[in-house]
Amino acid sequence: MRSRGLSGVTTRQISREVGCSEGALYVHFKGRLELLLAMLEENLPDMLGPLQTLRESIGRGSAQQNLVRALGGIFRFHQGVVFRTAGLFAEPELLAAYRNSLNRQGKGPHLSMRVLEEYIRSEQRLERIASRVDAKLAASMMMSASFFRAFVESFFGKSMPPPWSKFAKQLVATVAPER
Amino acid sequence: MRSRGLSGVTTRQISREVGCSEGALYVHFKGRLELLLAMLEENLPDMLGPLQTLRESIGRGSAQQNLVRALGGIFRFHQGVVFRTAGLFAEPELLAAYRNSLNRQGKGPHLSMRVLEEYIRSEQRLERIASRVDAKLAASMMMSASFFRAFVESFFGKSMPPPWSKFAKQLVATVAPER
Amino acid sequence: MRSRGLSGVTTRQISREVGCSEGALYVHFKGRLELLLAMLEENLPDMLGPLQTLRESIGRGSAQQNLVRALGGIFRFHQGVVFRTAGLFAEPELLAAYRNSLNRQGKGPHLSMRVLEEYIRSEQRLERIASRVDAKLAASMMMSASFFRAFVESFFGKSMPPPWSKFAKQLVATVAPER
Amino acid sequence: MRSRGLSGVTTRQISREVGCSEGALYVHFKGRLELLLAMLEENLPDMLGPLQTLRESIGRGSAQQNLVRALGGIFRFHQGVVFRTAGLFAEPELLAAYRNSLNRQGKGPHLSMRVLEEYIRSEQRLERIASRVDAKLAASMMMSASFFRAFVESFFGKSMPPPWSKFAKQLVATVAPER
DNA sequence: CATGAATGAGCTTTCATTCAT
DNA sequence: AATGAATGAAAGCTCATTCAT
Repeated sequence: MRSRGLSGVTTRQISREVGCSEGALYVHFKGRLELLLAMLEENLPDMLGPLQTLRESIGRGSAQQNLVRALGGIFRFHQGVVFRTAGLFAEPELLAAYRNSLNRQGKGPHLSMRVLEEYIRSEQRLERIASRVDAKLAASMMMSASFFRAFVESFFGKSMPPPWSKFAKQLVATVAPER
Repeated sequence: MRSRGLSGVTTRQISREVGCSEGALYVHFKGRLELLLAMLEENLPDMLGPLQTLRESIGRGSAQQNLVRALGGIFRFHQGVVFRTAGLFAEPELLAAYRNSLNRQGKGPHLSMRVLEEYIRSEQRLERIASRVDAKLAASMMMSASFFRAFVESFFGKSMPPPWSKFAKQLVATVAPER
Repeated sequence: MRSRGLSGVTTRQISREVGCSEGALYVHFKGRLELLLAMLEENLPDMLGPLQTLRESIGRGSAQQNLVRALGGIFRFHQGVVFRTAGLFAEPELLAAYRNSLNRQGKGPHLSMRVLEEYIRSEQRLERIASRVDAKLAASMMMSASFFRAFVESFFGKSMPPPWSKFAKQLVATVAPER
Repeated sequence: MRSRGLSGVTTRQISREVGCSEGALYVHFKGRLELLLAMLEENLPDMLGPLQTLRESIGRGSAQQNLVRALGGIFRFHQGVVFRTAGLFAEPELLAAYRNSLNRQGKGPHLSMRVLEEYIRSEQRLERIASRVDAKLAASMMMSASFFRAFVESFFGKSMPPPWSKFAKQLVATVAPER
């Protein structure tokens, strides 16, 4: 998908890459749609890892550094997710099927956002993040900023200034300052 | 594109919808790629309108309300742009061609972000927006939040809570507060 | 090819005539070019038969009659070869591909000419063909005369005077006389 | 025709090369067939020149040299004629039309052959060419040899050994020797 | 479970030709 | 006389899918 685009992901290509016959695909999947759906659901890059780490670091180290680190994981996830999801707009049926699948599993960006939000709230309780901050909004902004960057960079094929590390720090400093 | 997806935008479909023969398309365009490129370049929904209005409202009314109003325009633009751009990831050649076209015209998200940034800076000079705010970052966050919302809503086919009007106000209040 | 000409040999026509779908052709051949190449290489009418017979008749019967008989086979071959090769000038890419294929196999008119030449030389050693004759040139003239006749007759759709049997005898009597 | 082959000679190509619109072609010609027919009839490279020269050189210089010189002209003509005629086998309708046109005009290889034949007969009367030679056959062999060479060289894209000048002399020395 | 030949619909594109201007 | 937009048919080719083996 990354090199040829979703339209280039034909049953022929898949069978060639996998090293089996085209017919064999239909032994395991009802058709291209089901096959792609399986591909999309498998190999989801791990967003949970960084979030779990974040959850466990409540009260430890610097809250801001913890958020920056988590944001790094989220960004890497978003970089992968752009390729996986954006192309789906080219095939509405597949998009609808994947959407249903996500809905059925209750997956979506709100999960990660809730983790971020709860972390911020926890640190606010420990007075390590300014209490005036709206935790929900802060979480949303972190997700948004990361995704937007990932999308634009994938789209234009080059990275946006300022460099990510600087950007992430500024972002956290703004949306979740120390006090 | 919106109903059938980019993959459904075939020369046959276009000719059928336009009401001409397939051959006629090739009188005016070199091929499918050039035709789609022209489609993408034409009808760019107006982001400039809201931004121009914003530019002209420096010092007038409430700075926050001005930003919320501008954000509305940007969001509507983003809703359109998601359909126009996301599907391109399915066809790398078309994506590359469109990217080149945008680069050649110097277009990109940085333009709008700069307008937002300059507006914020201007209002900061007038002491209508808190001076501690990093104008560039604030602009970036507004764009990001709008685009992310547009993308997620298009992807899941339903709007995210909280409702846009509330969300926009909160966002502006956070990234560009009065003082 | 004979009835519709090379330009009429489309993948559709082939599939219709063969009685299979168009797609089926592409299971076995990479494309029209490869398919036509295979058609050209297969079914090469047998020039080797008559030449082998000639080789084996050294010293037997009348040398002139042997040559006339061989010429008959060569002429029949040339009648087929004109249809197979002349049309290729209409499609340079196919011509080039076929030419490469022939070169790779070392095929060409020189092979047959060499067989003729060696036969003549052998008979000269047996003093059954006049020794003053240049064997190479004689062979070349027999081939040329046969091909020219085949081409002109195919082109004009009618046979040239004098009738072949008479012409062949005259030809042999001139280029490879008894003494 | 020489570079793209007859199949590449489309109405579009012609109009582009001529510098007029496609429609303009149909003002002057009924269709592609008539247009190509006109192209084929015009620009016939001059075989008449060398033959006229030959006719006028009866009894002058060396008969053999005269024939070699004429053969040079014929060969050049044949080199052009191969490209013009061979490709026609790809389009039987066009071939038929051209054949009819030639028949109506009484054109064909027999004309040139008759000129050669008469020259040889004349020189035989002057005892400058051996009287045992069959003039008709000699003429036929000269034409055949030239055409075959032109065809094979065009087909394989490289010249045959021996070099033309040597070949022509040998040929004439064999079919029309001095005595 | 796996193959690979086969299919028919559909793809992008080019063709010769027409015709209002 | 000339244009160039328009056309319908047909070109070569690829697609997802089926099915006998």
